[in-house]
Amino acid sequence: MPDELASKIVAAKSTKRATKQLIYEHALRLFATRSYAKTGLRDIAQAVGVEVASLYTHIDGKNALLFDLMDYGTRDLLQRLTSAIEDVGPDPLARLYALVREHVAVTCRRQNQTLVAFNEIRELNTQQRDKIIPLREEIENLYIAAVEDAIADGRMRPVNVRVTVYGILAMGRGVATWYRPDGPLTPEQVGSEYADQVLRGLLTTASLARFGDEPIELTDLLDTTRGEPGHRNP
Amino acid sequence: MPDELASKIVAAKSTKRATKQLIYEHALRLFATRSYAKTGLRDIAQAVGVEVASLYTHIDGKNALLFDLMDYGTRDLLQRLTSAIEDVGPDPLARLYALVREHVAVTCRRQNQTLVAFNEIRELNTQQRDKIIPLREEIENLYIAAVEDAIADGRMRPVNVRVTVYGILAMGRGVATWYRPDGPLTPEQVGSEYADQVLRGLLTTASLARFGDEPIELTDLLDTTRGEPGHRNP
DNA sequence: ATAACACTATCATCTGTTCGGTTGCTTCGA
DNA sequence: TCGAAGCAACCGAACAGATGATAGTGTTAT
Repeated sequence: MPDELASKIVAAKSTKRATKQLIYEHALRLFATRSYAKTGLRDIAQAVGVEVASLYTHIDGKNALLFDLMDYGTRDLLQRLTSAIEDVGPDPLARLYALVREHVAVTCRRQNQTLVAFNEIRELNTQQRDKIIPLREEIENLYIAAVEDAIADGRMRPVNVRVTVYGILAMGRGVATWYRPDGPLTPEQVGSEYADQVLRGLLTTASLARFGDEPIELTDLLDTTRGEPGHRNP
Repeated sequence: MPDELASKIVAAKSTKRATKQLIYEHALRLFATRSYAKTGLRDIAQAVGVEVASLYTHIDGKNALLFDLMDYGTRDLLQRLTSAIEDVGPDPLARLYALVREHVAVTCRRQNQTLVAFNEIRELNTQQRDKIIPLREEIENLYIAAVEDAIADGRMRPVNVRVTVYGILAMGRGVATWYRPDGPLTPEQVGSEYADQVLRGLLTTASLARFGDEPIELTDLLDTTRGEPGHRNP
């Protein structure tokens, strides 16, 4: 039976890395769907196809596993958002739009990551939390900076920045609870819809005028030389 | 010692009701702060000042306790929102404004209620969930109806209604995670701020024009005879 | 041979829940 | 008015089940 042999060799060759990977993947999925508390190490072991004790070859315990997932997820999001605003340049409106769109899109694509990262914070101990919170604050600050700059240059109304940003973040986060990848909407469509509404909610009427009632798109904001509405079809 | 006697009588007379009340109050607080899973019946018993076994005189078990809290919280919110839209009449814009403001304000005032109702859903079994979900859908439908009506009469842009409403709901829900009653903002202020931004995000530019850059207030929407901005001080 | 991996068996601990018994207030008949 | 019965609240003790974690022992690949 060469097949069996082959699979054994393959399984053996990639055992370590593959198993560790599998543990993280299944743990993330189970934590996201059933919650951390209701997911036992036995559930994870069974999903991976291994005995409970074997998990400890790859992880330092259930709690450390959760922390790793949350740490990775938060860093991943932060990095994606950072590079998103770098791509669109310094304009605060474009930055805010890009932030919201990318944030929502990532939330759609990495649903479980988002769900775990934001639902299971209370399961971490103080030291673990102290490592995650600064990352979250960095994300917050990206939004705060964008909104503050846009207010400073007069294109956004002088809203309460923190309250506003918390609202935006909660909205983005909430996407993870209802988005279905097999549904009619792509991550980018959802992201653009929210970005459009967020900007409209904050812009001054004067700055809003040029956009009309058609959805604001990122290209409208990148075109800094001239802002003229209403020629969206080729 | 008449005081002692009096307090004994009072304590005895109100024992049952008071203890049950205390159980619900402390359970709600603990579930909200530490989560349902990490809160043991022993924690609740200790907080109430009673032994664990005594809890079962008043409740049918930990799970039933959670369900009661969630059921009450969700019904309470639904009822408040329903009467809020009744107060402002049939206009969909006024209704949406009132919904958001009241929803956020209630979320601030009943923080723990909101946190438990939306964080611990996964701890319910299927039959319990099936009793809560219709209540949530009723709440959703209040928003959906308001947005759809406003779109139908041309005052709101034709957005994706469900996506929009889910965003609003998530935003409102998120308030429970950061609002501090001892902070500088009243529940109504936060509610008004969000309601203002939500409406601006959805209105057509034509409908938005009359409001200018000053925050939209509910009175602006109730005054149906004439809409004139900018006379807000007496 | 060695190191990495996985298994069996077992542990202490914590969980929600139950049972039997005690207390003390209330009710009611004599 | 008095005392016995009834009752609801409470408690100590214990239990069965599940949990995360460990020790020791193969087993495999390099």
